[in-house]
Amino acid sequence: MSPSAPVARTRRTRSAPRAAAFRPADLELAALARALGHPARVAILRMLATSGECICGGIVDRLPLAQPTVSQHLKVLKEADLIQGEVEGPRVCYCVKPETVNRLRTLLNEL
Amino acid sequence: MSPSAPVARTRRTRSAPRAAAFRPADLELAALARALGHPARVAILRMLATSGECICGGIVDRLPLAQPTVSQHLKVLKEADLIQGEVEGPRVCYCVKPETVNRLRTLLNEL
DNA sequence: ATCACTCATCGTATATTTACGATTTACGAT
DNA sequence: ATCGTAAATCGTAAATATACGATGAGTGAT
Repeated sequence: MSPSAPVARTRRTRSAPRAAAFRPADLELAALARALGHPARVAILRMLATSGECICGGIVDRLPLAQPTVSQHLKVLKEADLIQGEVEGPRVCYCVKPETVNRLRTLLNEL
Repeated sequence: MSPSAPVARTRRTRSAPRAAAFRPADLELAALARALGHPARVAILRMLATSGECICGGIVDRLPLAQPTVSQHLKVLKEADLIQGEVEGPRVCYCVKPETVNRLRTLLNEL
């Protein structure tokens, strides 16, 4: 055998694994679960749920993470629709979106 | 300003972010959520929960993924204690661990 | 012992996630 | 306009996750 055969291994790209065939409910649950899949994001959600409606950048002070990192986690939660934020003067106020959290609970119960 | 200042950026290693201070419940919920954070793993859990107690490698046939990939996902679920597998002759039988799923539900409800 | 089969593991390529300094953007106050 | 504060974004380093071919380990049958 030629030892230098290029072989041309065709490797599937990650975003198109084989057929992309997953149930919508599975995709939805996985996306929500993944958004919860980091202790900082769970901590943020708990903070927001506990301390009433919405807290602002005080979140940063209560997490062992730098401000950009927290901002990034907030973005993940926002993109999963688990929280929402509104500008309030110079600050931004975040609050949980209970309907999405409940949606997650429902999907988990239906599992 | 000197344009070639080396600056010597000290970057924190990923496994010791700043203080590693997260609530145990947050860590536990995040770990379980992360294990559910992939549609294939949700699909596997649903399969096991739906089709009675335990199915074996038929899982591979019902997923759009190669066998080693499925095996890897099974390992993730096993390590999260969400499923368990026992050897049955030449095959391996997996089943859901309902107590862990319920634990996840509880943690989510307490959020 | 050999074969066929099932499943786990290894090696590795690629993609994504996580973290943070530096910078930018936006706002209110002066 | 400038300043100070709050938060997002940029750029990037490092870690982790995902996928799969190749290989190994285990079993039952021949």
